[in-house]
Amino acid sequence: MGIIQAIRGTRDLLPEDIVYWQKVESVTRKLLTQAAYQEIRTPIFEGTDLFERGIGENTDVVGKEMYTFLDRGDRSLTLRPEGTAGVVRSYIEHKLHGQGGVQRLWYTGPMFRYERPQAGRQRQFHQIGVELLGSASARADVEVIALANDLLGNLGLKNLTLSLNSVGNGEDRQNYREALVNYLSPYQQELDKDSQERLQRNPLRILDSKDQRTQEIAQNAPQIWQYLGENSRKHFDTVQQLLTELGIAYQLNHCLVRGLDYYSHTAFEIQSSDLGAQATVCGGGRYDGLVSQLGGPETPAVGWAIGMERLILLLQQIQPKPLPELDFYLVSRGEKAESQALILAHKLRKLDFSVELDLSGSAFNKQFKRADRSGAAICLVLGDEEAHKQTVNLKWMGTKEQQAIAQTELLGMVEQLRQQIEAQKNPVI
RNA sequence: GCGAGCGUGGCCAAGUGGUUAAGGCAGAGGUUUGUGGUACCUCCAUGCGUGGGUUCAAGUCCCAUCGUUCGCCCCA
Repeated sequence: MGIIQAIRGTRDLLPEDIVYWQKVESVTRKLLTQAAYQEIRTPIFEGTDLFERGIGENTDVVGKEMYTFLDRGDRSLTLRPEGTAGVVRSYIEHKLHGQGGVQRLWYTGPMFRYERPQAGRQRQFHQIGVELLGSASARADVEVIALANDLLGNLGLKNLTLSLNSVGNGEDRQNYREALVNYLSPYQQELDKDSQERLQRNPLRILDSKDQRTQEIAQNAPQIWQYLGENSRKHFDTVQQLLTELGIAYQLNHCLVRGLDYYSHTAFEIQSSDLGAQATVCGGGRYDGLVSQLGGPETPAVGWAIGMERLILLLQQIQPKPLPELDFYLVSRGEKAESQALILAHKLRKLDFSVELDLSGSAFNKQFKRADRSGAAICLVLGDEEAHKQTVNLKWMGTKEQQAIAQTELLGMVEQLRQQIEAQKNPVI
């Protein structure tokens, strides 16, 4: 088409969509505030090296999915592909670690990855994320997992599965990596093409290949749990034990490997069976090395990110679109009546009512039709007659009862009307 | 980056090479200068994503391009 349109992989959130976003945002804000998390907002672009160093140069995200460009000062900048790196940069830069103890932070906002759009995947997408910095305790891992679980639960989502794994510390992973390569090498020719390439660069990723033959081979591969050191083992056990005590169901999955290099110990994902191929709603884990790697003090940390678009796809499946709530719909016809209606609408809004004014000037029956569709509790009618007598016709849309009252009187019976409207919204059974 | 499907008015759609492109919803006007979830009438695409091509003839076939959908890869 000749018209200008939104860039591929980006989307406008229209009024009919936005009710879901506002719902998610308000539930999130409430839950995380209750858990003593504070919101943080960082820029949506950063220096490219932050992501290269933070996420890892060998990851797909950095290797082929970043929106990177030179600004007018020849600096290489990148639209953030995820939230953690920026939060950690900010944490270090503003010395939030200096404030002692742990920092509990959350964020929400757009992220950017250059990928082929697909169900549940866009080039600009939005995440809600949580970062708990400064605690190495397994309780921190579990606190954070429980929050994700509660957030999804509070929104009424069903059919979710929490998968859990430990990828150990750097040393554990190094030992395991060698063992895995030793095991896989004899099968090299049988692996799928992608996995063959990964054998040297990133062998752990081979474990969650979707290729059937590769999966069969991976079935009998050594498991990372056998290579966890004592501390790693203990941490992992404690996480499981605490999850059980909290009554949070999980599935152990030794093949769960996350795509960003900074994860250590706990890695987890929450998936939904009600999405397409992109089924992961929430992903996260522990990243004890990241803060120091980016130039801060040794700081253990855990966090997760939830994909808003995927969350909302699920929410739309279970929640019918909420109707906008409206107290008054004003119908008017004739010059004098129309201006009186405008003034009346203004006054009612000042009294804290929600009011829609019909501006069409069309026939009364058309205006009533719109009043009906607006979902308003009350329709106020002003024609020549009312305008003349300074009255207004008050009609309850539910019962069709109506009465003529003086405009001044209407404004005086505010409390009574408010109660009646409330009673209608929540009928006593 | 790779593979497959799809693209008709604001929305949903029929149409499978032959004359003026069904229908529904929404919208506008009217029957009814003033009373709504009902009825009836009228109006609402010189054009079928865009650009080429084949043909006497193209929304219908071919090519390209853009967008979209579903996968792969990867992730939220």
